[in-house]
Parts: sequence; structure tokens; C-alpha cells
Amino acid sequence: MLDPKLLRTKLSEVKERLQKRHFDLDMGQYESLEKQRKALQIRAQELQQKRNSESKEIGQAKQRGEDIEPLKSKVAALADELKQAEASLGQVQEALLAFELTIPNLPHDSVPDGKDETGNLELRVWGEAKHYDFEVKDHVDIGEQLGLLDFERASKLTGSRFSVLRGDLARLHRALIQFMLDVHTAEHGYQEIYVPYLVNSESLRGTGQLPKFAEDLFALAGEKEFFLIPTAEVPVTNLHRDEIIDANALPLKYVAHTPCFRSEAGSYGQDTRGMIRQHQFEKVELVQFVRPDESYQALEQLTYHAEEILRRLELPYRVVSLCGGDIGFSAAKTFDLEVWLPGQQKYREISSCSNFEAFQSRRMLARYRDLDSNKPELLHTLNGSGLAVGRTLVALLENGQQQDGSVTIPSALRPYLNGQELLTP
RNA sequence: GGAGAGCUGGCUGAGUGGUCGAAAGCGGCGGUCUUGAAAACCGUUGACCCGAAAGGGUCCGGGGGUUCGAAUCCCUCGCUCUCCGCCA
Repeated sequence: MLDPKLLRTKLSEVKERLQKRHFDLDMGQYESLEKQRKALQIRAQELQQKRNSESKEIGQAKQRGEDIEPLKSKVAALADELKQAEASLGQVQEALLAFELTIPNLPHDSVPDGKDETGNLELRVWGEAKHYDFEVKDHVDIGEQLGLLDFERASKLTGSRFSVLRGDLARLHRALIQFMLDVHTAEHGYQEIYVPYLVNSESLRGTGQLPKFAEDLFALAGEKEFFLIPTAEVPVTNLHRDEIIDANALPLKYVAHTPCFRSEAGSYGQDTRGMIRQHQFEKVELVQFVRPDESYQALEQLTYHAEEILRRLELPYRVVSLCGGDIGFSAAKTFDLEVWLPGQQKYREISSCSNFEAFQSRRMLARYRDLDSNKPELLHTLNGSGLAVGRTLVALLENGQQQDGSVTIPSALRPYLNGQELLTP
């Protein structure tokens, strides 16, 4: 959520800055709601003040033993009027909040212009796409030919966009999770955390998935309004919802491994083959809570932490800065990590690292107590995949493939697999 | 699933219809004292909203109700704890 004060005082500037994302802010609707809000709030507060002071007088009169009946009827009329004013104020405030919750974050000045992913800016490239002197296969063929990847049975169990892994591939999948958590906890200073995979709607509102993106979520049908998490970002960032954190405890850095569930509504026909786009996948997620003046430095650091996993796995990748049209709803700035997939002859997103500035913390009321002012201030939140495990597995299969159908396992993972160097049938 | 008890500020905890945003203690901050620290003592210390300010308003788990007036009474939902049942 944007700062309501900013909307009130610099509306046209906000509108202009949002045009970078190709978002058209309806200034007329906002101004009309805000005008009503102000008038109603002033009215309601006047009535409240009157009621409070006159009720106090009744209390005093009663103590003096006076007849309070005439006073009572006078204030009763006031109370009715107040009730009405409060009700209309509540309605307008609700409408205003609903409007504000659908406005995306302001993109940072450094975000490149552009309307879609073709406008993203390549910042750096690491590693080189290997040359294969045989015809390369994609991960589906590799995995199925090894007998380790099974989409047919997955669709029998559930439906499309699910996968079954077996044997060494299931083990490699588990090893990847372990490896990522170990690097981030032991070397990058993150605290490992285990969180619920079901969350309530307040949490989803806090990080920005609700109210606008309900169709991307899986909701439980039971009597409780629970949702499957689309990313660990939701439970981990909401850990500090409605909290005021001691400044000395900052930065807070968490790493969590969770499954993620996404309905992928609106992506029909995209990435239907293989495990690139699944309804269920595993992810190791990095989340940071930092002081506002440190958040852009933290974004560089967090991105570097995610990149480190790709480097250790010897996977070629590039880093792109998302343009205004491609950046997510809540983010002020995002770097995507894209891994090279020989099977597609393309770089594909494997991690997305974002600085949300105060956008999420304002929704969540996640604050810290500033050492100078001794006042609560909004934190800045960041997160990034470190990494998406399913896609990492895809990248390992495709980049490690050999002519005979076997797959080389990078040396960083071998300690997690009793030294195993190859996937073979 | 059944029965009961609770939910108050950063924490502990008092408050059961009137000047209560709320005693007291702890913690925090500032000061006195001290070579320094501790102790002691003094002062100070909730969040949010409107407002340039003065000031005003809201908030005692959420929502609703009763009342001139609600932390306090009623209803409802959520959560926590205890006992019973079931269960990985």
C-alpha cells in the first residue's frame, strides 16, 4: 500500500510515477472518496467530542445528586446523529481502503522503462552455455528416459501440472533443498525457519496477493478461510505483522524451505510440457527485514546470495532488472535470475529478488523503533528465491546431460549424495 | 468433538457502568551520584487517525448490541490455557 499522505498531497505525481508500470490511477475516484472521507470524519469527530463532554457532565451532575433526565434526552438525540455519521464514515473509509489496496507500488527511479519482459535490462551474465556435440534433449526426455520422472502417473493422481519424481531424482531434489539451506544459513547469515503452508487472508493481504490476485491462489473449501501458500514469502514476511521490532535486532534474515501452490490461472498453454510451471513446487526463499536506508544495499546482497547457489551448481545464468511493465504488484525493484536451459535454448527465470520498500510493511504494520526518534517506523521488506528447486532440477538435468543419456551431478551436491557423480538408469 | 477458564500497554498485572488510555511493578530513555560501572534516587516512557499548529478523535483479542456514557453488561467470532475423547 502506498502512503495515504502521499496520495493526499501528491496525487498527480503518484499517477505519473505509476505510468512507468502502465498502471492508470483513477484520480477522480480517489479524490471523490477522499473528499467525502474528510468531510464525514470532521463531522463525526465533532459529534463525538460533543457527546463525550456532555456525557461527562451527566456523570458529574449525577454525583451532585441532580436530576439528570433532561440532560439524558438531549444527549440521546446527539447519539443517534453520531451513529449515522459514523456509519457513513465507515463505509467511505472501507471504500477508500479497498481502492488503496489495489494500487501497485511505485517503481524505483532506476527501474527501466518497458511494457513487458522484452523491456527488461540484462545486467550481467555468468558462465557460458556449454557446447554439446550431440542433439540436446529437454528435461522431460532426459528424466523420462532415465525412468526417474513421471508425468503420466502424476496426472492420474491429481491432474495436469504435477509431477512424480523417483529414485535418484527424488533424492537429488531433496539434496538441492538441503544444499541451499546449508549455504544460506552457514555462509550468508540467514536463520532457518519452518512455517505454516496454510495462511489466512490477512497474511495474503499483508504481502499483496489479496485482494487483487485471488484467482492465482488455491483456497481451502472447509469452513475456515485458509489458502495454500503461493510462496514462503507470505508466511515468513507476515511473521512480523503488527509488530514493533527493536532496531538493534535488524536486519532480520530468514530462509525457509516450503512447497508453493499456484493455480496458474491465465497461463493456459504456457509451459505445459515438463516441470517448469507446476501447481506444486518447492522453493527455498530468502526474506529480509531491514532499515529503510539499507534496503537497496540489502537487495544487492540478497541477489548475490541467490546467485551464489547457481555458481556453486555451475549453472550458467544472467541477471536482469525488470522493467516497469514486468515488475510485480508489490515490488519497487526486482532482479530476476535466469538460468540457461539447453533444452529450450533460452534463459528462464529461476529466482526473483525484490525490494518492496515499505509497501508490504505498511499493509502489515511491520515496524521497528528508530533509535534516534524513538518512534515506530515502517521497515523495508525484501525477498528472493534462493532458489526455485523444481526449476533448478530442470536446469541440472538439461545442463548436465551427456550423450549416453546420463546426467553429471555438480561436485557441490555430491557430498549430499554419498559422492554420487552421475544419474544413470 | 465435549466441559470449563481466560484474552488489558514492550512484558507482568490491577481495574466489573462515569473525569480510565487505563494503577503498580519490570523493562526502555534522560538525569543526580560515581574515576567508570552497578546500586540507589528523581524525572520520563503506548499505538493509530485528522490538523500547519493549537487541538480533537479512535483503540483494553475482532465484530455487533444495550446505555446519556462501556475495558467493565449482553451476543457472536477468533485465539490461548486446563480436563475428557480421538489422533500422526
